[in-house]
Amino acid sequence: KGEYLFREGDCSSGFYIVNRGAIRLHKLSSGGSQQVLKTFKERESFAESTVVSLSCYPANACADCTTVLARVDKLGIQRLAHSRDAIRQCLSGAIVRHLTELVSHLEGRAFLNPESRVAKWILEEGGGVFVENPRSFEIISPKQSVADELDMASETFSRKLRSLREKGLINVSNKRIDIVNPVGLREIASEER
Amino acid sequence: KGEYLFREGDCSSGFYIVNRGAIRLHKLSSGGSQQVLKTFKERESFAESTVVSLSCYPANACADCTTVLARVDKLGIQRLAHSRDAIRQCLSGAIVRHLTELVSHLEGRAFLNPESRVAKWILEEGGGVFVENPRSFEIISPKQSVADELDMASETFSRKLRSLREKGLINVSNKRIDIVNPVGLREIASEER
DNA sequence: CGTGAGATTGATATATCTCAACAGAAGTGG
DNA sequence: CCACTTCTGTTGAGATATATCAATCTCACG
Repeated sequence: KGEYLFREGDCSSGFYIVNRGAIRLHKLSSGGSQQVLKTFKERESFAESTVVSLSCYPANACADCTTVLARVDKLGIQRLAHSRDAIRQCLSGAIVRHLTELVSHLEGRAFLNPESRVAKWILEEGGGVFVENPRSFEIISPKQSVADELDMASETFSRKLRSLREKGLINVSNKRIDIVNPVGLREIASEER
Repeated sequence: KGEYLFREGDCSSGFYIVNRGAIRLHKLSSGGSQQVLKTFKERESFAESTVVSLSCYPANACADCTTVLARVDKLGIQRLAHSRDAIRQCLSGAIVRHLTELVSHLEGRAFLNPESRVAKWILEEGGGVFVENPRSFEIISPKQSVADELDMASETFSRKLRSLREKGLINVSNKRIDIVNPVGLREIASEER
């Protein structure tokens, strides 16, 4: 927890797959504030682009909690990609997916107000926005990190969580969030700025 | 000008290269507000990802002014990419570049205040931030579009332009911007939020 | 049980968005 | 070539949401 897997500018030694835990990919300004690009959870992979065309990592990767990873060696996968068409396709696909997700992130920031972003995030963490009955879950990252991921101050995150609780949409007890009213939550999540 | 090249969800018929003019790539919310991903100018290409792995355009492309384009046919380039390694490399490279630029865009929004973003934009339009003596230039897009690209209200853009003029850093006459003091401009551009 | 980091709550400031009015440019048509 | 309309840009005034700062509070851990 808190350990850096790599930092912006480090020479790439491959890409990674999260086995357990969460890795927060982010940029840092000289003043010390951070911009979270995405937090990768179980079964997600990242940094494929450093295998295909960049040689340095273009951002920082930091563990939000105890995390287990697999590293896919750069030279090894490059050799494989050279002969196997399917491997190349997978890599390209992953990169395009990252591009798409980044656009979604930007969209969320632009179109949704903070409360909607929190609601959307809760639904996603609870098993996807489209699942009929999203289950409850534990926040594995510090709330600070979640707030950063959702582009708001941690105080704002706290307040929005309270607001949703007071509307009877969720229950909060420390790190555990129970989804009480998925429908209402979905409504809030689709409200525009 | 104002014409849509494609809209979000349209089936891809290839990618594009801007020959003259400017294409604004953007997302629209149901409420009608837009988030500009990037404005592509002369010699820039976009939508390569729809050739590699997506089949639909994931955003809207609209001409900001009279624009001349080349379309690279999807099937044709796919056939070429299949046999030529270099073509694949170029496509991957372009996509990764778009990814990197999108991250820069996000970074700018997060770390820089509106005035810094305007200053940075002026330097870039005037021939790149690192050029010794950036030249003056004409704004080819409506100022509204530029403001959207820089994530601010058009009124704010107008005011920041005035602020920079009053500080003696630039001259503004209608669509023409003269860079008077590049050094001072660079200073403003690197101020953090 | 004490300690300290993380989380909550409260109070406040302020920068930007919004709305509204105006001005100027550019295009249209007689 | 000049009135007329329309669109774009500029200016002003004001509201408001969220960041910020500061003060507890809580929980996990030693």
